[in-house]
Amino acid sequence: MATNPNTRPTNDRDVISELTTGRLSVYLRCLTYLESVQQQTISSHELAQRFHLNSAQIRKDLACFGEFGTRGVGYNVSELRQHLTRTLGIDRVRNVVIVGAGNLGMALADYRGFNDSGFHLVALLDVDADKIGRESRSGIPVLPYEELGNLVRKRGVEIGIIAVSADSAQQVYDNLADTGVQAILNFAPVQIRLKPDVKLKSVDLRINLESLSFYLKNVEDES
Amino acid sequence: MATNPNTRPTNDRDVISELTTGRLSVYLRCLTYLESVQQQTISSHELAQRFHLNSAQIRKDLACFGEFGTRGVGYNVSELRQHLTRTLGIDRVRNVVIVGAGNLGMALADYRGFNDSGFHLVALLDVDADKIGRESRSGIPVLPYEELGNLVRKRGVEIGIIAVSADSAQQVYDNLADTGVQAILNFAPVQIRLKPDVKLKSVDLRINLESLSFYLKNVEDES
DNA sequence: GCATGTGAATGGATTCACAGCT
DNA sequence: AGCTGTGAATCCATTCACATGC
Repeated sequence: MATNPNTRPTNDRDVISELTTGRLSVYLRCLTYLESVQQQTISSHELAQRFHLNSAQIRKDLACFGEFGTRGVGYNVSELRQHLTRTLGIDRVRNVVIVGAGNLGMALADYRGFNDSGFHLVALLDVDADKIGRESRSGIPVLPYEELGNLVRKRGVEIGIIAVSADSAQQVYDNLADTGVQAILNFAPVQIRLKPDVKLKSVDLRINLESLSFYLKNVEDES
Repeated sequence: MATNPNTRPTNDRDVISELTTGRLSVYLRCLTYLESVQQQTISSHELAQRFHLNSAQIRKDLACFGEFGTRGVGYNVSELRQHLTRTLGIDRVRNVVIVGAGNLGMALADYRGFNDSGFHLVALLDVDADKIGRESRSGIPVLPYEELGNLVRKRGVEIGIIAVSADSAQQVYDNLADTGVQAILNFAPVQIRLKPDVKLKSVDLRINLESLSFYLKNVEDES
């Protein structure tokens, strides 16, 4: 499911797991910090300690994209940061739209990480006439859902975020896909039927609470 | 990191991975739906199709906790639902508190899944005098952060949610842990230094966007 | 000497395939 | 006949350990 199953890794390094890219994001954030405090180099070992990871894993993760370290020294912080930025494709800005201007949509609209280096949030969309015309605290406008097609075409939206109820999520996914959005982040707790070449990532917030509950239950059961 | 490393699985079935429990949550939601439409039984195969999973995996997941199916028939929907509810420890209500009444905290406060069967959100806490005394759209009050200790003790709070900035997250984690909260969900993008026996789950929303960006970049690079 | 990059070894999770029950 | 429960096989991720280069 990670990549289109009938596209066999053509030029060989297509096969980078989401676990790896997730960690790359984490390293990147760390490198940005290190750069801000003027640290010049960092070793895989030092990085590993910060994240309770194994240093070999970090080296493997980084080695997927070429050799960046210097033996005996480590990695150059700004060089590596730049490289990861390019690798993750956030060396240029991608436009984002959020569908659903309810509580969650509004909160995400003002969430720093979603409107920051690499991403630009163009608008919220909603079908509810009461919401249209308002804006989020940080000034993202709420536009009519019918504008979706226009917006995507004219503003070059590349990423859609689904923040509507479970009922409407499939519909929104299909509409986003039809207008040409190829990457979608879904917060509705439903299984979406996928279209080819339209990447979906789903985030299920409730699962996290239930996982904590499971932990607590087991603690209790030990007494 | 998943479980405390120096607690070796004492009575043997401590070893259920988060991947498994995550799927249990998903099955549970599905079963709740099936019960609402009065479906009596379901087979692992049918469940598997709904989630694009392998049916053996579902059987394995369920078999961790005993034998619930009937060979030749499948699983009884309400029986299995009840069972999963108990397994996940949400057959009783757990009190929850959110620290940080910014955009994210407020949105989470009104998020259905967080104040629904199995969980009860007691309050939001914040240090900002302007926010104290307000309430979320659905009526969750914002109380002074100093109330944390009292609240946890008097109301029996079991789960804390960190929705503050990265700077303060460690502090909040420590305070929550000190007052006796044993399960914490963190939305701040920092590595938290853990205390023994205090479970932490972190959700990093930005990683998801970056992962989509990585996907898009690779699509581009193929042309 | 020190830290990277990487094949080999390990450890987990998923899938296969079938025995066993209804 | 149909579907569960599960050992065996496979697949993937992580870790070890060392050869390589600064």
